Amino acid sequence: MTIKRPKLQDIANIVGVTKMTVSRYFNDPQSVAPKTREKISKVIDESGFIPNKVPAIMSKSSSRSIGLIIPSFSNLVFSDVIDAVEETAEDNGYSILLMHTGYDIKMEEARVASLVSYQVDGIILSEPEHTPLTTKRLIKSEMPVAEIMSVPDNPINIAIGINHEEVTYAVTRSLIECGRRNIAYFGVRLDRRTMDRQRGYKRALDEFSLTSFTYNSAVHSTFSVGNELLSQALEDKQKLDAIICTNDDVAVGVLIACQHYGIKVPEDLAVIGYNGLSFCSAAIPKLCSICTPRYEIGYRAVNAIIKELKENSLSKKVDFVQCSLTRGGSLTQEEQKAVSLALSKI
Amino acid sequence: MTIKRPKLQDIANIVGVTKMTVSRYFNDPQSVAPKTREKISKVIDESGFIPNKVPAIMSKSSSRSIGLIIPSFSNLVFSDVIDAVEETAEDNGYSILLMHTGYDIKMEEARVASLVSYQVDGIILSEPEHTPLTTKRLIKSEMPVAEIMSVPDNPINIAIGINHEEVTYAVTRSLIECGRRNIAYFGVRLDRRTMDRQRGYKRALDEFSLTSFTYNSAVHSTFSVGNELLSQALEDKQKLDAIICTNDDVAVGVLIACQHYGIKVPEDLAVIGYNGLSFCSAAIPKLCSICTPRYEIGYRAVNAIIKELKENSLSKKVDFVQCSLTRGGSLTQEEQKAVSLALSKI
DNA sequence: TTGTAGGCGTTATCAT
DNA sequence: ATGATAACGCCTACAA
Repeated sequence: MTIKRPKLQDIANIVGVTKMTVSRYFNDPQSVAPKTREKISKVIDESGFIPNKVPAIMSKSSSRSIGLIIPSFSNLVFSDVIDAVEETAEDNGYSILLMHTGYDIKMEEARVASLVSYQVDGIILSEPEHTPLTTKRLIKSEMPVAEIMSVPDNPINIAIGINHEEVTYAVTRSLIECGRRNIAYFGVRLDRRTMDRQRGYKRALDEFSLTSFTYNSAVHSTFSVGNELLSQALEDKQKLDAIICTNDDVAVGVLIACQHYGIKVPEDLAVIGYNGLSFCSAAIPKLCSICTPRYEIGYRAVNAIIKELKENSLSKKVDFVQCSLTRGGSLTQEEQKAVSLALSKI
Repeated sequence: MTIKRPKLQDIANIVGVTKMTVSRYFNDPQSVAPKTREKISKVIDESGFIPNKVPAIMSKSSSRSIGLIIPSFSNLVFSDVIDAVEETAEDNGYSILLMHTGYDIKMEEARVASLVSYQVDGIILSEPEHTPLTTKRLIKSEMPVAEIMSVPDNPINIAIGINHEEVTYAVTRSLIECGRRNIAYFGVRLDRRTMDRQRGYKRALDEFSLTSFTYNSAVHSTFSVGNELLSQALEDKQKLDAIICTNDDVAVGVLIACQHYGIKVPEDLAVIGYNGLSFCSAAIPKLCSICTPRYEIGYRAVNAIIKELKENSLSKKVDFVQCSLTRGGSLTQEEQKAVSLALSKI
């Protein structure tokens, strides 16, 4: 089916002007005579006409839009990123083309190609690893590219993210200094992020010659994984006194399981999550979480891209952002203070 | 910044053919001579070239893409819808343009205009209410439009959704027949969906001359609302024996609060959610929920649109889909059987 | 204030 | 198997 859609010329014919006048009506109403304006306005209203933006994209080879690629829509971490990117872009007259990859770099490759073929002016990627072809295409395209959330080893252009290893190191160290000795790390899916965090955790334990207890679930992160990993740890008869979770889903699962088993949080067991999502407050006690500044990341990524577009130049820029602690009841007051302080120093 | 991107002509110049041959290479590689094909392939590989799709959209006034508008990325109900729509569309050679409205019909109006201006071939809306201008534009555009999730009173074209009132009526009735007498409804934000459900709940109670206990939170649905509403109900000294929640977030909040207060679920209190999201399994006991077939809805919407595109004709079609019960431990076995049976009869 | 001419980069169509 | 030409619908630039 080829939809027969009206064009500027059709409106112009009805009104009795040329399409140029109708074009002006849309782009700068002040530039057409009041009487003409009214006539055009009436016809537009009656016909529900919407001008075709495609020819303009073609002649300017710019769509005034920015592509945003996220791994998954079922991970709430990214909904804040989407909102930040979209708001910031719209404030600057840009729109967003949104795509997801299902955590698959081959899919990411296809999405990037698609965005480029639609003539986006810039691209934001939220996973740090890409296929070689993706990287090559992005470099050759000479368009602003921002990699966000994690900072890759060798950024393409702009990079704005969290130093997961340092953050987890600092948090682990704080808990040790507050007296916790048997600290476990609960991870899911062995991606880079989880492994960076785990490395920071391990490093802190090693410095104090403490044993590490790492539990990983092969399963994608879901709310029930925390539950499962805690059961596993209990079966192992580990007398853990703190659990650092790779994300809030797992941590809330742990808290629910603690309530079930009658484990006292935070007295007997400290629990901390990662990201600071809104459902932290669902658990009793409320989950303490390492809050990642997702809004700030999105905001800065878009502004960096727009700056490059304005200045017509690309330059490598790497920025780390600071995390904070979402306060709750799953750490002691003292621990919350210590963790907050440590995070503020990174 | 105007990005200077290579075009077919540039590739053609290097290879020593015309742009038409390069165009053929992309659209039907078999139609160029093997030797030429190789030469072009080599240049493409080295340059990371991606062809511009915009001119093709322009000349065909079709982008082979479908617009999908959802209210929010932070509502996990829609991530399944997105996946279903995207998969089905891609299987048919269509891509998806995804936008969100923040539950605001004025924003929806702008999104629809944007999608139409990008020459999408069809649009999927996931909220049943629109501004008059949105409706007019969609009708005048003569493109396939699918309204999903809820079925509007007066559908524009295709409608595929859930009969929320009937579903909630059936569930409430089942609980009454299983012996529950003091059944509350926990709602959030007074949108149509919540009110439809509430109406079904009320109708069932009225038939048995039972008192209704409706608690509404003005706040957006979050995980902590269930907690708050349950505390409120307890303060009111209502001796409730069942709670029907407007969604799973609230229901999981209720379960967590029950665990905290030592309320026995399901013996003393039955709890049921709505949507059957994956985090139902986070709670202890696992939440029973009215599972909406989101994948099926997305799948059917896309297929209906593509059918209309192929046949080049629009026709009103309204379909209701069936819900099922996500089994868990927040209803008794008997109640789960009864609810399942009732849902299968709608 | 309004009109005219030409071009954006691809593909359909016809020609070689 | 490949080339030449025209057309898609808008906007820039210039003209009246």
